Amino acid sequence: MSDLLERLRGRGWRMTSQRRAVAEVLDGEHVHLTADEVHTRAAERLPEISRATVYNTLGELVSLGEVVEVSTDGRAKRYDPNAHRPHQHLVCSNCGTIRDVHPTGDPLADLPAGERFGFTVSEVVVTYRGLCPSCA
Amino acid sequence: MSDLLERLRGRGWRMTSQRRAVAEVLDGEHVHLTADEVHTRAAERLPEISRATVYNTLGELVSLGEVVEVSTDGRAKRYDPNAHRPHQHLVCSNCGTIRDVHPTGDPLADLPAGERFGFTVSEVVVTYRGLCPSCA
DNA sequence: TTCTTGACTTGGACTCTGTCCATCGTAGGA
DNA sequence: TCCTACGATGGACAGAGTCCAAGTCAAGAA
Repeated sequence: MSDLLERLRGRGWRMTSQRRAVAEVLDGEHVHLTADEVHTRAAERLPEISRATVYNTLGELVSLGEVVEVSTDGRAKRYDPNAHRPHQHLVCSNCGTIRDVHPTGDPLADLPAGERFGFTVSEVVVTYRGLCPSCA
Repeated sequence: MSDLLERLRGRGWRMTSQRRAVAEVLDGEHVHLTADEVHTRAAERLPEISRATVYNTLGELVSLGEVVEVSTDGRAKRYDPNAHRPHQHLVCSNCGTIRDVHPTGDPLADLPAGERFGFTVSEVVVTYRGLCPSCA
């Protein structure tokens, strides 16, 4: 994933210190951070980075398909840098911890044509909810 | 579903005109309204109903299991009065329209034990995304 | 190297969704 | 009919995110 910066540059991304800081935060340990957490961590490297820039940059990374937006509850969206391997999420209903999981089977095949109402279905998001070991 | 009011009364719910207005909005056509839309419709019947009351009442209906909260994106939560028949949702990525769907299969069975990380999984939320006929 | 320019960043105001709280009103039992 | 505890009110507040005008700077051109 350390070639994220290279891929972005290759796509004509203008490389600024702010974008680099955000990309490096996401490039680190694979956790699911909120925009605010990304901002806090980016600010450790680049103290004056603004919230607006973090939101802009995250939005661009999402459009480019480098990061996936995850909104598990009504709270803040989280940003998942593991965008290149399809997966679903397992969320603790109590503390909000998120784990990436890889279910077997194809949930899309489980939706009969008669239940599609003429929609062109392109994506299935599966969220498993429960209690993590610490909260159980 | 018109026995919603009866069920609520049976549970010791104090019946006020405001609660009745909210319940009747949800009791109507089966759509997935936001809290704000519920407020607007309830206000057509009871002009001075406050937002806080709508939020309180929706929260109680959710706790009582009469209504399900649906948060498909990071925007406003929607309230689904079809709480007594398990189902999933099909969402238009463009206009946000929601349809209830009933996939076959058991998605919970598709999550191998080795992928559960010690969680006690209790619920699976499946959201199909795509374009509705009007937006396609 | 310096210049130029349009893309990027900034921060503060603003919007939207939702919560909280002190006060007032009223449903429903005595 | 009266009481009172439960519910309603609305305004302040909070969290998440967007918008915008003005300032800054990356990177290609000369």
